[in-house]
Amino acid sequence: MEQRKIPEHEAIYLRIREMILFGVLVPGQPVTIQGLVETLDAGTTPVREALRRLTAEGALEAKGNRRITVPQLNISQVEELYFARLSIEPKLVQIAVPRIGSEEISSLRGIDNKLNEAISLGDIEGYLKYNYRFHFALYEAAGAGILLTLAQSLWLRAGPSLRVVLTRYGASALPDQHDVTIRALETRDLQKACGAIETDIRQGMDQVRQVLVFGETSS
Amino acid sequence: MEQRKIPEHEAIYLRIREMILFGVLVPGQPVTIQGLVETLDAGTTPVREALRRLTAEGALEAKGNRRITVPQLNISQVEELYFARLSIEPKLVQIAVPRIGSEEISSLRGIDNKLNEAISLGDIEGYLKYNYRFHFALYEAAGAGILLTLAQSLWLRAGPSLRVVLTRYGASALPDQHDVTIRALETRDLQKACGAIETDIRQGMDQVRQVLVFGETSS
DNA sequence: GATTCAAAAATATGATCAAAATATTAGGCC
DNA sequence: GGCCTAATATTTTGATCATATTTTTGAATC
Repeated sequence: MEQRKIPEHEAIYLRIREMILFGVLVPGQPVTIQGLVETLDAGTTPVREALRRLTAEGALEAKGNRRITVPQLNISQVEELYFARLSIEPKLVQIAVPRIGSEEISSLRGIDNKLNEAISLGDIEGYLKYNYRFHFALYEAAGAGILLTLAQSLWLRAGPSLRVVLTRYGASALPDQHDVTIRALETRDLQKACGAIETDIRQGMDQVRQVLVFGETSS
Repeated sequence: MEQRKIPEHEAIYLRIREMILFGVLVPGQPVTIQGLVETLDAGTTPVREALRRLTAEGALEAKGNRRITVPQLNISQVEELYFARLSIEPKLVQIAVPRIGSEEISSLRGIDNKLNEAISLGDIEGYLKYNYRFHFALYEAAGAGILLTLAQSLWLRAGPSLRVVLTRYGASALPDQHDVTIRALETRDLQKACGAIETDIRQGMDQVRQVLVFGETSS
């Protein structure tokens, strides 16, 4: 009694997407259609469609010679992401603050608890997962589809690099502002909530920038 | 001696993209794979891949029942686009101003001339085309790939609605700030250039908003 | 070091199967 | 008897696969 609701290409898309967001695929790593066909035990057509979609979202990069890789950000790209995230994400919070319900706030608290647990266990994938869930549970409360899509694209671009930060310096290198954010939501404090998310973004992106400036790999 | 460089799915993608940007496809219109296969005389696989890509970019909308349409914006989506465009595009100009070369500026002037010609002829498709070219010739001078991609996505979303404005009120309803922009570029006046583009965006999006508020179509 | 050739990977086609939308028909009700 | 509703049939469209073709890479040779 299999639940055949969502099409194959959609399911494949979601699987690869998580591999990127939560750090299974690392920056610079080549991604081949054939490889994924074998790894995921899927047909070529669904895999191809999933890759086109992810490439369009900026999660993957199409080199000219029809080869696909996980993007490796350079300094100026990090600056672009920095700016774009600070433009979009606090706006989502601003819209969300008056609309979010109390059940959603307690759901956020639950996610944050799991996140803290992952930190204390040094569970990097768990950290990435719950950090993502926290932010997007909040952003979804805004009910702003276009801005949400933009934010998701930005996270797909930043995800693999964040993973690099965590494997290098551990989750403790990334203090978050989730506690402050939740308290601000409870009191409907717009300024405080937006400010907290802004700080959260800055802290994360600063770390990514650091890794890039110091940890220069190849020429 | 055919120049077979770019793959079919890429060519198809570009063709459909232009159909959306320059108003061949109207908001609400259903887009079928089979239909495009016949219209464009192509195989199903390239068309499918192109549609996945365009859907990911927000140029098309995937309904739940695996049907695809050209998105019809509602008021809150127009507000989101308004905000996002004002966040991203002036920033691109800001980065472009010190980097743009004089040949590129004169190229902009050439595009603007063709645009004015299209306006005087009442050529709507020409208007959309050269207006797009003007903005993105400028934005590309910034050399900021990520922000550029975001801006392109926003234009793909706004394109079909702009077309509706033009067919309803004519190109004269959309005064542009291109002249002011070019002069600001020549004098490297950052404030003025960003302000001009900001005004340009406001004028266009205000019109789109008007059409939506007054020209309510169905229930 | 450049060139040629073979293997591997990506691309594209068309066919097949499944799902959805539309058209059609039959039955029940006023 | 006409008309609305609901079940069914048809047709259109989407999803996936197997296969053929093209392109690129990388190795071997000159």
